Amino acid sequence: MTAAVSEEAALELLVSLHRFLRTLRKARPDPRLQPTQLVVLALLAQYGPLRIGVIADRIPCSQPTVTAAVASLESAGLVRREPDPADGRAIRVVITESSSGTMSTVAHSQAGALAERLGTLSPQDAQKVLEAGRLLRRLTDPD
Amino acid sequence: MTAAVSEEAALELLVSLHRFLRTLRKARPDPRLQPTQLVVLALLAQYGPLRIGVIADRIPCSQPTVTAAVASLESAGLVRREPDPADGRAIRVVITESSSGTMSTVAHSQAGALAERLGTLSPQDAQKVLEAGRLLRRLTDPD
DNA sequence: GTAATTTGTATCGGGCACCTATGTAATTAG
DNA sequence: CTAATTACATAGGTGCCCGATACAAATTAC
Repeated sequence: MTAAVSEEAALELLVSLHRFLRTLRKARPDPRLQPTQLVVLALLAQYGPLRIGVIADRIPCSQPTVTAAVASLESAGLVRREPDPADGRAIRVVITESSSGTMSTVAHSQAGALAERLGTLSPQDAQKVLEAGRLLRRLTDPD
Repeated sequence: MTAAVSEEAALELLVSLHRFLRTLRKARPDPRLQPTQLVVLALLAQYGPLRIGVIADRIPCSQPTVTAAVASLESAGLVRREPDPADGRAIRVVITESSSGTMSTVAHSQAGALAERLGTLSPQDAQKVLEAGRLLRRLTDPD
């Protein structure tokens, strides 16, 4: 729990992450799935039906942002909004059959751009990057 | 050079990166330094004076985005715009003494939030994440 | 049982950061 | 010298996200 990481090193990582995500965005200029929508789908695929507020806490983002993202996903047929039987105020967001399982085609298009780039690394290096992603998820979402 | 990375694994990484950057942004709600500005400073610190167009290619982003970012950085006193002696159309963006060397205090604030989080990992895991960042940079900017 | 508070979501308005398209000035090609 | 190109600035527009507020349902107080 000590300061094992210098600010200089952290700054380099931060810049690398920003630049890398921009590179991906440029590679797929028409994603038709904004970042929030992508993360919402991923959370639903992982945890099953979730309520709006829970999704917002986990992403993390504001509740209105989730409401808007779910509305878009719903009109795209990727999720369904069900009343929560236990609480009349709440909404259960459920991933639909067309997007569950293999996740949506759109999400895979973005992931494909990433997979292509990782494929240019050696298999060992690619695994290192994926492992680092899992470590970052632990920092974001300590289940 | 073959497809050593599955789309599922790439999708997990993509979602992790998005969520992690959001977590950082939430931890430092008033950065006073937008992502583009941060990357511009980092590039100048690494490569020395650069022209607007070169910065845009490297980030990557559009040229007007760099022009705006440099204008903000200039009014904050973090960079200087010098005419290019070799080309009257061009601008050389130079990092100022106050931000060069230790990079700007603002950038360090964001990096600090990241360093804190990485510090909760084991030193070995933190090193893995930093190494992965270097690998990603190779993919973004193959010097 | 009624009133007051709390909780979950929707809506409204706004802002920031980025883009494309275009304009202007300097350079290069012929 | 003229035309085409290049480097940057500016204008206009859009996407994506947030805070504040409104509303409905549930919970708590009495």
